[in-house]
Amino acid sequence: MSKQELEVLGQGTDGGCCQALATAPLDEGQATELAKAFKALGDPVRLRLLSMIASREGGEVCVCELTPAFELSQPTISHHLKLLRQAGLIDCERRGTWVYYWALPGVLDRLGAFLTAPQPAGATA
Amino acid sequence: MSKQELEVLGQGTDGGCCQALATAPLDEGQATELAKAFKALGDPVRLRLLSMIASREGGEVCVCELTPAFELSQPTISHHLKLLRQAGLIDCERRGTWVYYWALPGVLDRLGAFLTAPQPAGATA
DNA sequence: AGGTTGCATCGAAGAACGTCAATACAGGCC
DNA sequence: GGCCTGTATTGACGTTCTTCGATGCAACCT
Repeated sequence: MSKQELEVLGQGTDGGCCQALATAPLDEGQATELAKAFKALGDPVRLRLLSMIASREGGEVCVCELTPAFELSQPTISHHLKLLRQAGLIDCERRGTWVYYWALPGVLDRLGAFLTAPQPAGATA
Repeated sequence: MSKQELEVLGQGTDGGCCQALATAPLDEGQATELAKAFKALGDPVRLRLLSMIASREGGEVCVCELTPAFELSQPTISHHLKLLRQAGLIDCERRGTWVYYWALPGVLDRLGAFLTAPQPAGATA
């Protein structure tokens, strides 16, 4: 039930995926990969799901706690969780009857660093 | 030609828009506003446009330099620039025949900080 | 004024997305 | 086994997004 993430942001060996946004123009491939990740964050339901999972003390949340927090059908929540998982933002495991999700901070940290990087000289405000 | 941004992330008085993603569950309103911003970043063309603008030394880029960098029609590029502007990520000004765009780092910085914030105790990797 | 260039807007077509009801699958319990 | 509960998948429908050609507007140039 794991291993569905797309290989985003060169998670491999080098520390950072690519140049920061404001450092150099992105090439098409980098932009496509990054856009997939940001698109996963571009929905309010997924953002709330992710924050519910990532802010959880124990690090894990049962789906049975997530679903009733929304006024949406159970398949819809399941669908959004799947997209978050495919974006490499969360992972899950089945334990008996229930499925537990947890956050994978790696991609999130890379995206954050990508956004907050240094501007060049003359960037106005 | 300005003043079309949506008021995202409480750009007003307090330093940070809201809790970090991994600090506490987002409420519906926060999630909706943040999702709009991330959605603006969720397209490879817009990401490339933004990086081309934000990484520019002088801080400004003429549209006439942006459009030929893509294999897309001129109206399509104009449309994406409009969306970036509505998201509060860039602004523009007409000077004579040409229109110049520049980056507004504020929203970008807030989004980055929102993503890279501290995890709670037991968050696994 | 008339023509030309640069950019924005309009309207339409196709693809992608979010949502649901129905169904399938997995595991526990009797 | 048979039933029940929790979660994922399927298939469909309406909406939103990306893209384009056509057109409109603004500014320069003779």
